[in-house]
Amino acid sequence: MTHSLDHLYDAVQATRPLLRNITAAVERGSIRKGVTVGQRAILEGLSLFPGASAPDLCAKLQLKRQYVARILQEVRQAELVEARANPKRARSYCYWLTPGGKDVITAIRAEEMAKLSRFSDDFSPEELATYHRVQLALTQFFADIAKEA
Amino acid sequence: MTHSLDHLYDAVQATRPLLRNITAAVERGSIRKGVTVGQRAILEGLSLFPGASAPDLCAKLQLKRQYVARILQEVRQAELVEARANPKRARSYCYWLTPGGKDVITAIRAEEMAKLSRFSDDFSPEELATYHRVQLALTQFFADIAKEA
DNA sequence: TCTGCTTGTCAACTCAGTTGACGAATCATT
DNA sequence: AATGATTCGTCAACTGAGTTGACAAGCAGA
Repeated sequence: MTHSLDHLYDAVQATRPLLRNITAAVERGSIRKGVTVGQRAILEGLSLFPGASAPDLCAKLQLKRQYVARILQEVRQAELVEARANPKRARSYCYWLTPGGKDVITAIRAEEMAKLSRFSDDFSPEELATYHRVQLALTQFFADIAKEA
Repeated sequence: MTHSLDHLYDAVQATRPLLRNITAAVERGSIRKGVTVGQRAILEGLSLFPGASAPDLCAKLQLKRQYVARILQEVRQAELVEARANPKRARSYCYWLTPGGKDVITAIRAEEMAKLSRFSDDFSPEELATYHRVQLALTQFFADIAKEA
């Protein structure tokens, strides 16, 4: 019996090609409306945590502060996000989606949901829930491993 | 009720951070013995399909031929892979792992398996099988979407 | 006040993967 | 056999995600 470990190994191995395909599909579908992957992550983050600071976003998105800062510059310039002064700290900011930013992230989500719903029909809610659970657990697991070493 | 579509969306969203964590974990663990991600994919491919040609590998790994060619140069130079003339086509080659190459990919797999087995204990074989199934189906799904558009 | 952590900013860099171009070889036609 | 399209190998430039280093300014605790 091989097996479950082999299944897991195989599935993990598939992560990189999967991401490549997701990215390609997303770009082809013109889903991203002039929005890069990083920008999209920030928009999603700010829609979940309105008024977050840059360090907040770093923590949520698990990205380096310098990278987050750079993207924040971009989305501010594109007027998808606006910065307000952070009352708790001088020279620091809180970030909010502009109405335009909200529109963009909403549209992106809607298009993607539509595509995914075509897929989800082929699986039971239990299967999808399991997939979700394992995926998040794996993410956590590898995050911990990376730190410990 | 949270719908299974939300679970799926969330899980798919997690793919990119997951891959970042996997990559970081793999690198930290010194798993890769001087082997890049691309090289590792080629080694794995050749261990599964010994004697494959460059175009074969492109198809299996879903990567562009120029990229595959570049990596093949690298692993040949590192003497992890050797090229033999392709009987079916002049100026073309079939590729085989050298004993050294086999050692490397075997060691990599073993180390990774060991790490993953720590994770897999927390899940039932059924859960892992489901994860595997959905992961592969998603990969296929997005590959198709990318082509169709 | 000194010390150490946090934040914003500028810059250089790595790494995966793609794209373009070109010549030689192969294959399919006629 | 001649021709035209496709395949393969190779060189090269490029994009995009994400990291790393460095520095100056603010903050918090001793």
